[in-house]
Amino acid sequence: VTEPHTGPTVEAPRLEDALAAVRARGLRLSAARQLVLEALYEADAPLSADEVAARAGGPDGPSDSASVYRNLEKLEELGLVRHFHAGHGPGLYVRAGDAREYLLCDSCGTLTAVEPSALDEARASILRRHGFHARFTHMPAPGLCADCVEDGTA
Amino acid sequence: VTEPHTGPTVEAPRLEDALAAVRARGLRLSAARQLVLEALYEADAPLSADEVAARAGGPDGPSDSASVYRNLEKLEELGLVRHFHAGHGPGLYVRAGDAREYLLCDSCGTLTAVEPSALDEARASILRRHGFHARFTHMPAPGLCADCVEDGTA
DNA sequence: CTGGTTGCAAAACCTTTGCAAAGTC
DNA sequence: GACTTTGCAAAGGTTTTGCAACCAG
Repeated sequence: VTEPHTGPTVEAPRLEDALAAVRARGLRLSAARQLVLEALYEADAPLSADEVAARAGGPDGPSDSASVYRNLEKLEELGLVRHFHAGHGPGLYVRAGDAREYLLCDSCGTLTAVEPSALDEARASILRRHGFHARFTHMPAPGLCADCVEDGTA
Repeated sequence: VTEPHTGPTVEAPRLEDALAAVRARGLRLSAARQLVLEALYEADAPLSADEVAARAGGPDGPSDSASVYRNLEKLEELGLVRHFHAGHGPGLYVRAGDAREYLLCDSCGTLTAVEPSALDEARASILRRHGFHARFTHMPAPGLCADCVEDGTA
């Protein structure tokens, strides 16, 4: 099994909404937890747990990675965060509000975010032929980007 | 980067062809190496390194995993073996001659092999819209299988 | 013989868990 | 004050690496 214990996504377009959602569930809003959320809301790309730890490690002292993992897990349960896997590397985390799906180049490692609708046609084709509901949210669509194909890099 | 140091695939429909290919490259055909190849040629599904080690561990004594990994790597360089990643778990290895691509259910973990042509339509759609050449050989197409969708398991 | 290969042990990498101290409500 | 959360340390699973002994050609 590949899927984590995830609840439904919570609407939280802005950081404050997310903070409110944490409180609403009766959870404590610790500095460490808030910093993790901030890191993800400020990031413009998916972040590994290590990267989150680096950014969350602020004046209040750097959060250690165990706490970061625990927070990411809890926030994922709350539906504020989600993660996915890109090959060998560490898991990557984004705020749940970002519903984009990903294309991962096997050759250069570039991760490209695309709107879900942009893959609907491919999804429909796979569904028709295999009854399989493809989604590239918890794992990217792998392949080769245009650049690597041109370069003959791969 | 997600892709390993891989050469072009070598034609080796049968085990003996693979053994010959190893010799042809001037590499030594040790018992351990031959057993790794046998395991993959006899397997009817992708095998983790551990599973290969288990099956390769025969009368000549069980190969230790370090050697198995080194052999898998070398055989992959030769184009006789390839591997892919399915979420959290360990890497999975198959003989390179098996060109099938995979669908991985995020919910129940079922891995389904399909003929490459069966995904050509989806591939074409993604290529058209993003110039991205999707292939599900080094990483499966993730999603939900029909059963899990019906059951509402996910 | 010569150098590719093995086995063992140790390390690396990412992630999880135990536990007492500290923080939040 | 009750209960969550933290930080540190240690452990877990997969894969890699160092190195002396070994084996194939």
